[in-house]
Amino acid sequence: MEFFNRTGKMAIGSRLRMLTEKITEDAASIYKMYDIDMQPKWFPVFYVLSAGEAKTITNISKEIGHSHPSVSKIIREMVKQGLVTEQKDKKDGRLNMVSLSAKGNTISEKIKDQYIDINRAIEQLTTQTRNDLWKAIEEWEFLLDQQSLLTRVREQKKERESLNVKIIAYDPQYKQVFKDLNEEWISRWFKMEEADYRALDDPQGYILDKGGCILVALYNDVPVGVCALIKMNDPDYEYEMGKMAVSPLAQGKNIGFLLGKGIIEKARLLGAKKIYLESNTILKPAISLYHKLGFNKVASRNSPYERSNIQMELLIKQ
Amino acid sequence: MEFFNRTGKMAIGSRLRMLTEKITEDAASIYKMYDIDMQPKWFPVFYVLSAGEAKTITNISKEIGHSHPSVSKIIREMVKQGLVTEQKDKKDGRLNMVSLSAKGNTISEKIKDQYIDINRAIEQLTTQTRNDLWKAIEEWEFLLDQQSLLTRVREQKKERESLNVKIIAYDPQYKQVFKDLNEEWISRWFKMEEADYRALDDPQGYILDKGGCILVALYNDVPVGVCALIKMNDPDYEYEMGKMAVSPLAQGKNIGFLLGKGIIEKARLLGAKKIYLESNTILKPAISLYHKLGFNKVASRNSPYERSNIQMELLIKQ
DNA sequence: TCTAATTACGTAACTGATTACGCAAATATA
DNA sequence: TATATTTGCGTAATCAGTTACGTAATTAGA
Repeated sequence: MEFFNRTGKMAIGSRLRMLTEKITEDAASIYKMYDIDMQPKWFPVFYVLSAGEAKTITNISKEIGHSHPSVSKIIREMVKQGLVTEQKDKKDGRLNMVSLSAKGNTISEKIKDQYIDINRAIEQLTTQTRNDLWKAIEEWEFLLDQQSLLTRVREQKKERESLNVKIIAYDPQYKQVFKDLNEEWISRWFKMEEADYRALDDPQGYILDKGGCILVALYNDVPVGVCALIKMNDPDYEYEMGKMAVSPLAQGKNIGFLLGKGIIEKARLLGAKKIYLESNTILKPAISLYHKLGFNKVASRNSPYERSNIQMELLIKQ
Repeated sequence: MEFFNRTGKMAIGSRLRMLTEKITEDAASIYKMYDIDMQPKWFPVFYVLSAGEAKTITNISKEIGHSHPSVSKIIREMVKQGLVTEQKDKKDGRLNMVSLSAKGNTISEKIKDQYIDINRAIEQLTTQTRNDLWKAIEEWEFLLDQQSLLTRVREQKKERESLNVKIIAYDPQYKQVFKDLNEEWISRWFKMEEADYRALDDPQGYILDKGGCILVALYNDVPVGVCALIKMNDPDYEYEMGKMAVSPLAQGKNIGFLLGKGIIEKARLLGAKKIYLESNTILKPAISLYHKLGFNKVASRNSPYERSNIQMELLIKQ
């Protein structure tokens, strides 16, 4: 299909579907060639039953990876053809024990030649290819099991979008943004406190002049996130990270992470040995971001904020 | 899926279907993540339309390899979403010209980032595999296009079955078989002639004693085919191949070919330079078998048989 | 120039899978 | 021991494709 050369790999789903269709179509003719009265879709069920033991519907469906209604339907069709027999279990009235009938067993013997020939045909096909389709599928199954295509794409998205993010130093023009972004999330989850107003209404006096700093994240040159490094008045800690806020419209672009990294770097340049922060456990994405940045929970401390119920710190390697 | 390790490669259809399903399932979530109101199944249609030109239903269906009703349905859904517009062609009233709407074009721009991220995610996946799935599919498409899975399996079948075929020299116990097998096909297609009875009623006197020979094909030790090398009384030809017959029950097992090869080898050992044969053009499989054995048509000659309307010869390399 | 064949495409029915749901039997729990 | 939960599995609806078929418009041919 020339079409797929143009689309690129995002059409891999469509392309797979077409190949699948072509193969199953031939499968039907192959059964006919061997004079075996069976539909290709019965194969997985037939195969597990040809081991000999009777099995329940649920059992079969788990083994072959189909839904149970699908197996149920297939069994009904196979019963009609006389290939299998059903029998209610005596001990457990829910169980429908299915096994191959005499006719089914005959076919199971007869079909072995067909298995051999198909396997050989595919083996021969495989020797003519540079990439082994069977193994490739296996590898994809394994990798997608570890991490789905969805999360893989999400990571690419994040990475790409973080290229459009610029982290810059605070400038008075961002005073309003600094307040708005913070007020937005604080009042959404909690309520604004006295200490919030002090910092947000006078960042220059309350943060910068005391030797702290503020970073602003621009996405396509629009300010969408802020974060501050605040000088503390505490024998244990010199600096606190706080007032981190990212616009809900710009979520999922790694902006929080980039701001955090920026603040940590600032603290390192200022010679800080560790950074402190306070948060609340209901802010799960925030907590997990702090973890990702390297922060760890510390024993509870006094806080000027009512909403603070968790404290964390990060040790800085100079 | 552990199941597929047991079945072997004949379940490649099922396995492909499952992988396809897993991927397209994720595809739907991916569109949602990019906030694009589109179904994965629309993608191929959307893609060809995003080139800009208006296209007909048939045109699109050919390009993407779907049936036209499928495209027709998809277009209707996309019209409902406002992604495409339809317009009857002025010159040819049958044509339904479809093109992206303004909204469709906006999405086409917006979706480009998604394309990039998906491609990167798949590229990254590919670097983690030893067998490139995309290329493997491409190779299978190519090989199946040259020769379908069905014919590949048929060849394996033939090859396997020909191992169960033994070609042996004539023995008086096969006199009846020799006559019956020949009478069967002759009277099915034509009618028995005087010359037939002479040869079939007295193979010893008419064929063997004159210096010819007869071969019998056994399939699982049951005689299912015969063929004779008959000494001719002709200045041009020394030997004729004739009286080849294979039971309809044993067709497709390469038996005719094996008998032919055997007769040719006999002729070679007898020092023959060429072999002659007569047949009728309505027996197409027979004619093509003769071709496969190396026989070529020669100018028409007189024949004792009414049914003969084609003559062939094979030059033997000693 | 009239009729036959071809082409475009829509509708209907089918296919092989799924999810949603409900019922009955068995098992766990208070 | 009575009630709640879990399990097995059947039915119904849905989904993304197909094939079959019909109809209208165009093109080819006698």
